[in-house]
Amino acid sequence: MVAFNHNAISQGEIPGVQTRQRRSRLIDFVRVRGFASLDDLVRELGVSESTIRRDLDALEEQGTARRTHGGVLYAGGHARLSEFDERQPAHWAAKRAIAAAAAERIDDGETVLLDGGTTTYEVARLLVGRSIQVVTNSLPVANLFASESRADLVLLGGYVSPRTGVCLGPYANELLGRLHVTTTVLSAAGITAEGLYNAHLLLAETEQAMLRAAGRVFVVADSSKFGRKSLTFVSGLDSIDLLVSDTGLSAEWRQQIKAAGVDLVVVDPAPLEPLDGDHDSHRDDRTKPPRERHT
Amino acid sequence: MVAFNHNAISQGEIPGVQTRQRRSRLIDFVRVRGFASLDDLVRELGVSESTIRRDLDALEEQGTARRTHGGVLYAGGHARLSEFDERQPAHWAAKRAIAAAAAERIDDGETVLLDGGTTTYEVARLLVGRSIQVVTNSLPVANLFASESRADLVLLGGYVSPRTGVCLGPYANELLGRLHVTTTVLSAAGITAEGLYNAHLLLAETEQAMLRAAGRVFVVADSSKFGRKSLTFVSGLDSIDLLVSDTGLSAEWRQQIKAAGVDLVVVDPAPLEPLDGDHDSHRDDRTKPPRERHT
DNA sequence: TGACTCATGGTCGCTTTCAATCATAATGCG
DNA sequence: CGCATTATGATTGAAAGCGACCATGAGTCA
Repeated sequence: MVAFNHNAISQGEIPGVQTRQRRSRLIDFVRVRGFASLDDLVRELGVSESTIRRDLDALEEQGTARRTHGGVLYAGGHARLSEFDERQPAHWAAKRAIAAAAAERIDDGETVLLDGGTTTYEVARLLVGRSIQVVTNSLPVANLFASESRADLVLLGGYVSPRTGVCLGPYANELLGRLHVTTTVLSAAGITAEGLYNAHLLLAETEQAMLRAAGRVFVVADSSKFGRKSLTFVSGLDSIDLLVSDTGLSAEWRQQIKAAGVDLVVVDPAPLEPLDGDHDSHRDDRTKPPRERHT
Repeated sequence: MVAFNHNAISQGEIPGVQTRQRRSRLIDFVRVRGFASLDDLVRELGVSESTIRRDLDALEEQGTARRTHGGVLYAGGHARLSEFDERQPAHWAAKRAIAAAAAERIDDGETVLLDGGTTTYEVARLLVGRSIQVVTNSLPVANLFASESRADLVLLGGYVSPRTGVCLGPYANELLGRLHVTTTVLSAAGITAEGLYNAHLLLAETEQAMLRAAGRVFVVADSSKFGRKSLTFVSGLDSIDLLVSDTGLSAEWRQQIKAAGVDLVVVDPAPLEPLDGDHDSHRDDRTKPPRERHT
C-alpha cells in the first residue's frame, strides 16, 4: 500500500533501502545516458524534484555523479588519456584537416590498419560508420568502432602503454605478422630525409610490423614533425606511399618528399592567410532551415 | 532605409575564418573536459557570452556538441555498448554488491585476469586505483585501467565482438596460453550442477584458456543465472575456487555449490529487504488538495 | 502512546541562464 | 572609397534552476 521503510539503523548518514535503491537506479540511468536533466530523472524515477536534488547532492559527494546547472553527468570510470588532453588546440586544427584528407582516400570495403596517435585517431573518427574492416593497436581508436556493427574490428593485444593507450610488445608484432591489410595509416614523432622516427622503442617494432602487413602506407604528420628525429628509427621514406601534412611544410621539404617517390598531400588547416588564395573549398550542402522567430 | 535586421536569422551561412577557428578551439576544449559551462568557455576563449551561445547553437546543429542548461557536452565519438545499456537497473544492484565482495578478496600486487561482462566490469571499477596487474579481453574494462599508471594492463587481442566489446578468437587464446595470473574473475551466462555455460562459442574457448592460466578462479554470477544452461559448456564446477552470488540463491543451490567443493559467498544487494514489486507507492498523494500557501 | 527520525513533496524567494534584440566594430567587395 | 554583410558585445524580460524551509506520513524506540 503505502511506502514501507524498514530502516532500522539510525546512524545518521546511512540512507534507507528505498533511497539506496532509487539512487542506484538513478546512477544506472545516468550511466546509460551520459547526461540527464532534472526533469528526465523526475519522470524516470517517479519522485519529486526535491528528492532528486537530494539524491544528486548525495551522489556528488560520493563522487559517482557530477552535477551541472540543470542536470547530472556520469562521473564514474571515465578515464582519459593524458596524451589526448595536453595538446594545445592549435595543433588539433591541423590534425583534423590532415585526417580528413587521409580518410577520404580510403574506400569502403578496405581493411585499414590504424596506428595510435592523435592524428590517426581523428582519421578513425571520420571512418566511423563506413563499411570497412579496422585493425588497430590503439585503445581509443578501438573504442570508436567497438559498438559499430558496420565495421569489423580487430584489436592487437599486448601490454598497454598507460600514456598513449596503445598495445605494444612482441605479441602485437606476432599477430601483425599474420595479417594483411589494404591500407596502413601511420603516425610519426619525427620525419627526416632518412625516414620516420618514433619516441617509443617497442612501438617502433610494432610499426615496422605494420608496414610489412600493408598493401599501401599512409603517413599522417603535421608540419612540426619534419626535420625532427626521435628516439628510434622506424623506416625509410621509400616504404611510404602517401604522406599527408599541412601547409606549414616548407618548399624544401615538399621537394625532398616528392624526390623520395612519396605522394604528398598538403592541406590547409584553417585558411587564415590567403597563402594560396583558394579558401572556397567549403561545400555548403547544408541548406539552412528557416529559423522561426519568436515574437 | 529599411528596418530589416538580417543578423538574427542568417546564421546558417559559412562562418568566417576567426569564427571557425574559435569554434574549433571550443570543441577541443569540450572534448578534453567532457563538459564545460558557459562561463568556462567565456573565460577560456575570451569572448562574450553571446558569442559562445551562437557558437554552441551552430555546433549543436552540426552535431558535434550537445547543449544542456548551463553548458555543453561533447557529443562526438562516444560509443556505448548495447550490453551495458539494456540492463534493467534492478540487476545492477545485485551486480554491484557481488562485485564488491569479489573485489575485496583481491590483494594488492596480484595479477588479475578479468573476463568480459557487466559484473566483472563492476569488479574492475572497484579495482581502479589499486596496485595490481590486470589482464583482460574486455574493452570496457581495459578503458578503466588504460590511464591508470597505478596498474599494469595487458589486453588480449583478436576479433572484437561488437555487442559485448570483448576480444575473441584464436589469437586471444594463444596469448592466454603463455600467461599465468594469480586470480581469474570469470562471468557466466548460466550455471548448473554440471558447471558453467556461456552464450558465445568463441568466448567459451577463451574462458577455458583463462581457467588454465589462473592460480585461483572466482566466478561472479547473480542468482538468476543458476539453473540455466546456455549455448556452450565452459567448465565444471570443480575448476572454480570461489563463487560469489546474491541472496536470491536458493538453499538447494547453496548446498549443491558447497558440495562441489566451491567456496560460496552470498551477498545482500539491499541489506535489509529484497523489496521487489511496486516502488512508487506515493502516487496517490497527488490527489491531495492543494495546500495553503505560506508567506 | 508519544516523542523522535527519516524520507518525501510542496512552496518560497533568489540566482542563473536563455533567447531575442539592438548597436557597433570588423570584414569583404566592387 | 562607399556599401553590404558578418561578427561581436551589451541589454532586457522571461523562464528555469536552485537552496532553504516547512508540513506530512511512516516507522522506531522508550
